[in-house]
Amino acid sequence: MLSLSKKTDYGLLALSHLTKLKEGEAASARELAIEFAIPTELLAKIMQRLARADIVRSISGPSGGYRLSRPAKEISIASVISAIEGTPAFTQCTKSDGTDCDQLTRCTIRKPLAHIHAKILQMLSLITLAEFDESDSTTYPVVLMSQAAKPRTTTVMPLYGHKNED
Amino acid sequence: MLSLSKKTDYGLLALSHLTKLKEGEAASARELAIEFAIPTELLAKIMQRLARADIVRSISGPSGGYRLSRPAKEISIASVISAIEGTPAFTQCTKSDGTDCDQLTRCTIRKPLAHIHAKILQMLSLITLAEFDESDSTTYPVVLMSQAAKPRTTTVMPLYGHKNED
DNA sequence: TCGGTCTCCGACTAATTCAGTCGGATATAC
DNA sequence: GTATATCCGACTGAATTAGTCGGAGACCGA
Repeated sequence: MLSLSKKTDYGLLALSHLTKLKEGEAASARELAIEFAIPTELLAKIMQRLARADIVRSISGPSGGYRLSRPAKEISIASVISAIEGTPAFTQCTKSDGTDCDQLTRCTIRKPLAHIHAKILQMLSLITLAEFDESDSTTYPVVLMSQAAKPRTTTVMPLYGHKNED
Repeated sequence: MLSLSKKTDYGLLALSHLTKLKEGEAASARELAIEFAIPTELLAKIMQRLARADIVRSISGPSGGYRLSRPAKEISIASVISAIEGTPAFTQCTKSDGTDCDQLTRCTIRKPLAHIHAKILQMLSLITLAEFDESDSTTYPVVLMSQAAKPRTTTVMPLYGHKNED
C-alpha cells in the first residue's frame, strides 16, 4: 500500500525527539521508548540500525544513550527509511536486477516504474529531519495538497472513485 | 519498503497490454495470464477489481474478455493502485484517523508524513497509462533522475551509505 | 436448446513479511 | 564490582500477501 512500516514510524519519532536535544545531550533507548509508548526492545533494535547507518551515534554505559551523528538538516528521510527497512524497491522487479522475472521478457512497465520510484526516492532524499520539525509551526516546504493534513484518508485522493478493501 | 504489491505489478502489466489493443478488441484474463506468465486465477481476480473500479470493462461469454473502459490517458496509476490494493496509506497513523495511536499524543511527525504521502499520491495521479507506454520510446515526462533506469537498485540512491537487510 | 467458454465472486490455504521478545555479550560511569 | 547502557542474533506469533479452489451466471455458436 505504499506505506512505511511501523518500525520506520518509530524511528522517525525517536529521531525527531533527538533533534530537539541540546548539544552534548543524549537520550537512551528506554527513555525514548517510554516517552512514545513503544516496546523498549523493539526501539532499541531500531536505534541500533540507525547507529549502524551512522544516522545516530551511540554512547555506551550509564548516562549513555543516542544522539544525532550530524545536524538534522543533513539527515534525509530517505536515508532513515533505507537504514531501517533496507533497500527500498518500488516494484518486485527492481529489487534484483530483473533476472528473476525473466519470464516477463515482455515486461514493458519496468522502466516507467523505475522512473516513478526514483522520483519518490529523490523527493524523500530532499526532505530532512530539520524540515520535519519545522512543520510543527505549519511552514512546510513540501506542501502541495492542502487537504493532505486531514485525518480521513478516504478523501485525500478525490481521484479514487471506487475502492475495495480486501 | 515503499513498494507496490505483485498484484499491482500484474495489473499494470495487463493494463499496459490492453492499452495496445485496437478499438473493439478485448483480451481474456487467461490470454493475458499466459502472455505474462501470471497465475490465471490470480490475474482473473485482479481484473475483477479493476472492473469494479471501472478501469476496465468486462465482456462476458465466449470471445469476451476485458478492455479499457476509457482512454488510457484518462487512467492514472494512482487509481490503478487504489483499485487493486485498497486505500493507500503512507503511515500506520494515516490509515484510520489517528484514534488508535492516541498513546502517541506527542506524535509530531504525523503532519509532515501526511504531506509527503499526499505529494506521492499526487504524483501518481498525474501519470497515466498512456504515458506508461510512451516511455518505451524513451520519452517520459516524469523523468528526474537519469540514472534511475539502471537495473541495480543499490546505486539508484547515492545517499544511502549503509544498508542492512533483515 | 445445449455445451463450451468466458466473467464473476467469495472463501480457503500457503507463503512471506513484520512486530515484538528473549538471552547473552560488551562497554562504561560510579 | 555492579548497575546501566548499547549491541547482536535468533526466535516466536501476528498480520499481510500470494495463490488456489469451487461454483454461479452470461453469452456465443452449432
